[in-house]
Amino acid sequence: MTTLHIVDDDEAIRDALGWLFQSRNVPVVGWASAEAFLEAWRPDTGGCLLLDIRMEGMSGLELFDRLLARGCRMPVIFLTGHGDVPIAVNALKKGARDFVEKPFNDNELVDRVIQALAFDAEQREREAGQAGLAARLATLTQRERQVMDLVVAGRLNKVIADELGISMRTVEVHRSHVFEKMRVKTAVELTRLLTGAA
Amino acid sequence: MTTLHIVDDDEAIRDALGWLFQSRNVPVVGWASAEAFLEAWRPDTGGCLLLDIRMEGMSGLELFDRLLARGCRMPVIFLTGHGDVPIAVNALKKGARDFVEKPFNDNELVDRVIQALAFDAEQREREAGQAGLAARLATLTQRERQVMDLVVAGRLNKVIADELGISMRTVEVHRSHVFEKMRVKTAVELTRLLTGAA
DNA sequence: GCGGACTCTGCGGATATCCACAATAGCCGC
DNA sequence: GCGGCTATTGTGGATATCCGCAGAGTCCGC
Repeated sequence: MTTLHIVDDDEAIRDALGWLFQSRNVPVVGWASAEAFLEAWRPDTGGCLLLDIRMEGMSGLELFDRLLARGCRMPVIFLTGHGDVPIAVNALKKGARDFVEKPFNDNELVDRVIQALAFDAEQREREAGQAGLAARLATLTQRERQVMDLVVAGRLNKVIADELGISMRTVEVHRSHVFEKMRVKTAVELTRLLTGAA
Repeated sequence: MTTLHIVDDDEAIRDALGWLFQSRNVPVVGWASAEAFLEAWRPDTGGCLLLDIRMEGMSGLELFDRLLARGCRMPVIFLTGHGDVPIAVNALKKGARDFVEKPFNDNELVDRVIQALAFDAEQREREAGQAGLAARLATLTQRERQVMDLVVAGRLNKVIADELGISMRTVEVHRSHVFEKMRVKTAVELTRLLTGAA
């Protein structure tokens, strides 16, 4: 889960980086090509990506683009020997976490990777919560959904009844179903849940 | 307000950029040094900053750092003739909006500046709303504040009364004062206001 | 000292919300 | 057709919230 994925077509570099990180107790998996990693990647793949730019076949940048297109949000640190400002600027603006030129400082790189791994772990935790929320939302019927939206908008039951053209009693029923399905007790809790408050 | 500030010690470049942007109806102010802009800058200075890296005296990077330290959140686009990856990476990671190497494409630069100006305008609008909110929050007494926090946390009046060791009636009084001062009618609206929901 | 805040409390009533019990009706799948 | 899900509504009562009226104590500045 909290693994560092190293994608580099140079076996010597993979090995060297592998040793470096394993010596710091960072779990590492090496990939000999962008294609190999892309194929193995799954939406639930966690950790952090250390990506060489220049490789045989698919470049690191293209891999990054494809991963983004697939919804990957793993932190990516680019590693490159031939610095190029526009490329670096572009990668960072697309959301890469870092862009490091070789030769690099071992300790610095390890620190950044560890920070990235921690960031990813936190992010995944947040998303797990969101997923549970989405699952609960999915159990709502359309009507319940409508009522919920109005409740969260701060409307009173009578107003909701009016806007939906149904009786207050019916609104109450839907409302209580929403509370039950969303596992909250008050409208405020529901609002916090949906607006993602602390 | 929605002005482009160009900081460059080369008068020829300032003039050229000035012409370019004025021809696109972008209001421009030129500054001959980082020091000059830093002195003129105020927290309510709006717009966008086009910043040369290498200058006599204070460099663009140092100006950026000082502005950040003073809480400036204006979008900053760096302009540089001598690309250097670590510098670019660093600037972007600190929050610079862009990092452009000379020679640049006129149209592209204008587009980016216009986007940055729009972003700044939106950001300022949001912050203006936040300021109004902060002003209203400031009118609350400590007790009202405590009650509000618990209301927004989803607690019922009776629970709040219990936690604060006061009667329910008193909680009701504070609660209604909070609603009045914050200009809302329901706990849900208050929650949305404080958690910054749509 | 007196007026003005902030805090605290009680009473009673108008509203609003929560909920169990009960019932009708359409739609869908087995 | 029967059972299950959804949507609808009603009655009636328990809780909770909203609010006006009334009073009381503290602290602070003029």
